[in-house]
Amino acid sequence: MSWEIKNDRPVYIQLVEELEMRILNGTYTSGTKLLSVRDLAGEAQVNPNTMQKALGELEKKGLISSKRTSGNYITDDEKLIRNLRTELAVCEVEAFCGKVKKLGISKEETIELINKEEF
Amino acid sequence: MSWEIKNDRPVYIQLVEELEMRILNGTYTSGTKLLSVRDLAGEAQVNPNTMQKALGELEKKGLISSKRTSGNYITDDEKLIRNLRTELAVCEVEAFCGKVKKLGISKEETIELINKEEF
DNA sequence: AAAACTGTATTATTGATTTAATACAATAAT
DNA sequence: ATTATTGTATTAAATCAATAATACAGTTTT
Repeated sequence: MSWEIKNDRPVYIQLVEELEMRILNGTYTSGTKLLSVRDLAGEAQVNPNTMQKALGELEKKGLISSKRTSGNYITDDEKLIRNLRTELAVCEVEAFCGKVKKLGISKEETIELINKEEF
Repeated sequence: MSWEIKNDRPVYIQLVEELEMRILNGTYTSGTKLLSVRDLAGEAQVNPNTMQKALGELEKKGLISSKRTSGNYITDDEKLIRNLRTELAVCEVEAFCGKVKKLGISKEETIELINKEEF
């Protein structure tokens, strides 16, 4: 599982995005235990403090909960996960449509371009 | 003409994006003279240096050229403008599709969501 | 000729981010 | 019991990006 952290934006933000994505798309299973902060940091090749900061953000969103001396666990609230997934998708769609619209590209042309992409 | 600069990302990057957008979508006419650095900075309510930095980026891309004591001019190379517009559109489409695909959303559902948007 | 306006260069400051080195307290594992 | 492993907190340092203030040298404009 690759992390591909670039340095064009804050590292901890990219970690939040990647972790959130993995939870929302099911790569990390609902209810299960995450790797330890230190191990995750090792995987992503970042400082443990940076990973800890990212995990703190996810806890704020309710996507993980930490048990003091046991580890971090993915939420078992699958409804929450589905809702956030949909919410994020809609958000992406709106941002994308706003951009292409501003570029002066029609809806038809946009859909045509998307149809050329492989999913 | 509003600028809507937020502080979630570097200001000069947002200026580059907005200026580029205005050139590519024809808001700023090919071949014409831009407002001065200071006037543009006043409009966008940013520091002149920040606007200058953004204009420097646009010059690197060939979208504007500066005449030392006269002003900045939009390129008259309309072909370049068209090409960059298409390039940017394709780039946005790829980035967008990459994200929704990673979220586990099908092409059909994606198009459905887009159809709900108003263009 | 003088004043105003160009883009540009220089320098300093501010602020956010990342990394680093530790430390601690609670639990799990041996 | 002892050891190792959790998440978490603290503090400091280093780095880098963004902004700001100012000055300069050349045109235009008046």
